[in-house]
Amino acid sequence: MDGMARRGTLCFDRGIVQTPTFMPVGTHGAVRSVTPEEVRDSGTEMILGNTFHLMLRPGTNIIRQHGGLHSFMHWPGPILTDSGGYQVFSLAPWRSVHEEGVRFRSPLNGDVVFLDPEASIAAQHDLGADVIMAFDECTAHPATREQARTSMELSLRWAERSRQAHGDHASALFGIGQGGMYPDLRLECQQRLQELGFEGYAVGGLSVGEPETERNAMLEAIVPHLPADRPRYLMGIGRPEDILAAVLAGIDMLDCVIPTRHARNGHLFTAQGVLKIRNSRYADDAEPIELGCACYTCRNFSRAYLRHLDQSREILFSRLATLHNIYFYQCFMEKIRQSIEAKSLDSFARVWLGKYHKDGSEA
RNA sequence: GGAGGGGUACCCAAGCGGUCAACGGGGGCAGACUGUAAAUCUGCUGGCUCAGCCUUCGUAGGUUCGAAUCCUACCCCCUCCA
Repeated sequence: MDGMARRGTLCFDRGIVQTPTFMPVGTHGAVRSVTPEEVRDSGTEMILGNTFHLMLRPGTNIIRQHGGLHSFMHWPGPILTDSGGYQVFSLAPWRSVHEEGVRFRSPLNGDVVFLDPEASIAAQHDLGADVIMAFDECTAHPATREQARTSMELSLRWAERSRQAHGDHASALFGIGQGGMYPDLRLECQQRLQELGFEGYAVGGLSVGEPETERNAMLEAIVPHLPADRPRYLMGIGRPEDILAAVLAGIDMLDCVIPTRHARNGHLFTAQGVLKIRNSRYADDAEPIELGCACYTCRNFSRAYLRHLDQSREILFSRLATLHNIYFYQCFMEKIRQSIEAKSLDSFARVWLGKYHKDGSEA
């Protein structure tokens, strides 16, 4: 029994994506520190870009003039762009939410930037992404039932406006479900999004501070009720163990900054857990990050050298660490896909988690 | 030889009679990070039988209820003049 896990493919003009898929995040039109070829070599098939940040700089009009985001950043594969809804959450101190849309103070120069569903969709059309997201409000945690409801209703109205603004544009538009930690709100939100009709459905507003067990319980409760014939995208998640739980709940697509950000912050993923390369125990360690890993970093460099690079603040560290982490993630996804095909994801998960959590973060 | 400046914890560097085990950096150590304002942020960083005690501010004495802070001698370092 593999829970609700699904094995599938997403077909785009720019390529086919095997699901469940993990999309590294390239907020500013770049997966930090690595080249598109390197991203591709890690096994990545699809990446994420960010509408809000690309609007501020360089401006989506400029990207459109350069033939769209794919050509601008030299990534030929499928791209999904986030609508800016997450920035409503992450840039909360610099924004005010209104029925019309959200008024931001640009973190770059203090300029007032107004983002609403129409502007977000237009910007995403400019970017030319293969999958674009409805503009939503990522509900903060904790939220009272009333707050969650109000926020969800607003996101639903914005979802409808996004749908309208999108028209019959060639790209795929995904709706985003909210509802805080209230399963009935979540289910209602999903239902109403389906009535609006989207090419795919995302679960948003998770991994914003709620306990892991609650999050996973929520996924198990709501994901099975998403349309079976449409991709299901869990936004912003996560750690490997979170991904496993999500896939078991029936998720097809995920994205997260963790592999790239954690790489730059010295957290390297291995089958035995997270290896914190900054820890002094690795100062003299001649082994690669993970024995048997086929990534460029592990084939050529020792933990001691990587630790030295990090301590010396060498830019090379970011690159090598990122290369390893995204490779680790994509290998992990491949194993998940193979396990689903073999109908053995459940046992794979058990064995894998046993090793991963064996003795803390020791690797 | 003469004149002046300075020696503070791993390093740099504040402090200039009590509120100083000693500001602030750096370094070191540990932790965090989930639709990226993040190559970022947070904590710790003399010792211990730890809500207290012990030993620290070049060295040795001294003044004082009390000193890293004042006095004396000595040892080093730097600058300028011969």
